[in-house]
Amino acid sequence: MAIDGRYQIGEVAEQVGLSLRTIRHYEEVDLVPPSGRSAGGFRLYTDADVERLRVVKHLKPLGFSLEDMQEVLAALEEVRTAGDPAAASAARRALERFAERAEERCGDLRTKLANAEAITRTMQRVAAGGR
Amino acid sequence: MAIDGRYQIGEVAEQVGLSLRTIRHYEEVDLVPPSGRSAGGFRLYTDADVERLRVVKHLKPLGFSLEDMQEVLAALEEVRTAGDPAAASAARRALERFAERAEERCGDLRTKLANAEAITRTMQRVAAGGR
DNA sequence: TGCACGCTAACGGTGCGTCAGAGTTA
DNA sequence: CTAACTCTGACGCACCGTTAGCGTGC
Repeated sequence: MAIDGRYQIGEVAEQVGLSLRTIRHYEEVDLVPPSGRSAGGFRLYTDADVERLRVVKHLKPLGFSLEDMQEVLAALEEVRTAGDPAAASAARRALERFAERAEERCGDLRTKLANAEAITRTMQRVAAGGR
Repeated sequence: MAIDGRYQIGEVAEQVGLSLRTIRHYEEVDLVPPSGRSAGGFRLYTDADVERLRVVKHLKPLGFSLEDMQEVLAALEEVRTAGDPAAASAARRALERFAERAEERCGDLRTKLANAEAITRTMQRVAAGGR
């Protein structure tokens, strides 16, 4: 259970569907560091951290590098904390450009899915004795 | 242009949409070796080879290892050349099992696509000043 | 106090990208 | 003859999986 709105890595892994190793790796490369540690050194994640992990998990199938993800998370953070309005608007533009790339890749992924489904059917047909 | 129904690696790469390096790598691991070489050592691919490359390319988004692909190509080959009927039917069963795994993964991929599309829309919304 | 849970190295592996330097082909 | 194409190493890299040995927390 979460105490104080902070989760240990195992609980986070289950919630989000990432392995412990992956979550730790995301800290190693400064992508999603836990916002805290317990006295004994256990990683502690907030709901916002978990949300960041979810963003990464959902963007990964689009083939973005972890470095690309950095930008996205940074831009989202900028927009959210919105101190300087100029910085916020720059972040929004960055986000918009990224979203365009994401849309393209969604298209690519749709194509790949269609191809994969087609070849799966072919395999079934051949397996069934088809020509 | 292809002479004699055999293509050089560059032409194959363009037709199939794989890099030269990838195609060479598939030979290194004995996944799709070219069925011939020119006098000077250039790889020469037949239409059947190109077809194998396409199979691999289309299955890749499902996350299968190149080793898994070996099985598929081998099974397809078995079914096609069909010498021994017992071997052919074993190959068909192998293909069927593989197709089941492929279907599962198509489902996973559909989920991932849906997630990716959702988060892309979220990014657009946030970029547009949404909350 | 036990037992699940977590921690930090550190090595391993897949699937290519990317030169470099030299040979081949049309 | 000369572009354009291809060849063989060989190193590098991203993204984790997987022990191994040891500390934490409820």
